[in-house]
Amino acid sequence: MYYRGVMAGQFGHGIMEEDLWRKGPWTAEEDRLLIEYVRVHGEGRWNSVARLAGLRRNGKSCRLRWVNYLRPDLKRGQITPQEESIILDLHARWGNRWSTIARNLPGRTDNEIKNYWRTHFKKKAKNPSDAAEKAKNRFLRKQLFHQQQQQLQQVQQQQQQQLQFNLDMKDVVSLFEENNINNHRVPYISQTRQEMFNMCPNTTEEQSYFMFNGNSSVQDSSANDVLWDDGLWNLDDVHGNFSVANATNKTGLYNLVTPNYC
DNA sequence: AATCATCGCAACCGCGAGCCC
DNA sequence: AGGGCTCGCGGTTGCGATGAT
Repeated sequence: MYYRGVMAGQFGHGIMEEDLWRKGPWTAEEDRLLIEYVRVHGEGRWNSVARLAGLRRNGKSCRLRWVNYLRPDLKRGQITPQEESIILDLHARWGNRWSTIARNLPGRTDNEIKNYWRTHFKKKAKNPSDAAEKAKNRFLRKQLFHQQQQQLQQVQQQQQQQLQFNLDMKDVVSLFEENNINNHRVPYISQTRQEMFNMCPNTTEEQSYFMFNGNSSVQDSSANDVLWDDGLWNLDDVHGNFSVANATNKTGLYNLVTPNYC
C-alpha cells in the first residue's frame, strides 16, 4: 500500500521530488531495519530513518511503530486489574491525556491505553446497562483464560521439579535404607522431622514428614471447599481476583495442583 | 454454514508546541 | 520575528478476528 507524498527538504533543497511512501501494516523486514537503525543511532531524528535505514516509511510512521510496538521495554499482554484501576483513576483525574496516563503505567503506551479505554469504558456512558456489562464480562473471560494458561504452566513446571526432586529423594531413601540395614549413619540421613520440612519448602511440616515416610494421602481440603462453594466463578468480581487452575472440577484441580506434596 | 454485527488494535491524520536558523 | 522542520499528542479509520443470529 503506497501513497504519493511530497518529500520536503529531504536532501536540503526544499521540495525535491515526489516519492512513494509505504503505508499499512509493517513487515518483519521493515521492523528489523527499524530496530537495527535505533540500535545504532538511538531514538529521535525520525525523518532521517527512511534515508539511513532504507525504509520507505515516513518519520512519523517509524516513530509510531517504534513507540507503540518495537520498543524493548513494552509490556505485552492484557491490562491487569491493577492497571485498569490506575487508568480509571487517572482518567477521572486528567481526562483524555493518554500520554500522561501512560507515563504512570510502565511498559504501556498511550495508544494502548486509549484503545483500552475506548473499548472498555467509553460505551458505558452511552449504554451503561448493556454494552459495558458485555465488555466487562468479555474482559473477565479473557483474563480468566490467560490466568488459567499461566497457572497451567506453573503447575507443569512444578510437576517437573517434583519429578526431579522425587528422583533425587529416591537416592537418599535408598541410601538411608542401606545405612539402616548396615547399622551405619551418614550425617545427611539423620533427618529429624524439622529437617525434612526444611528440605521441602512448599509443604507444611506435616506433609513433608508424611512424604518422607511414604504417606501422602492426607489432604486438608476444607480451605479449598470454601473456595469452590463460595462461587469461584462469580464474574461480578470486576477485579477478577481468581485463583483457579485449569481443572473442570475439584478433583481435577487437586490432580493438577497437588500431584504430590512439595 | 452463512451472514451480519461488533470488537480490538495497529496505523494514519491533523494539529499544535518547541526548536533552530 | 517568522518560517520551516521535527516531534508528540489525541482523535479517527481500516481491517482481521470473533461472536451472535
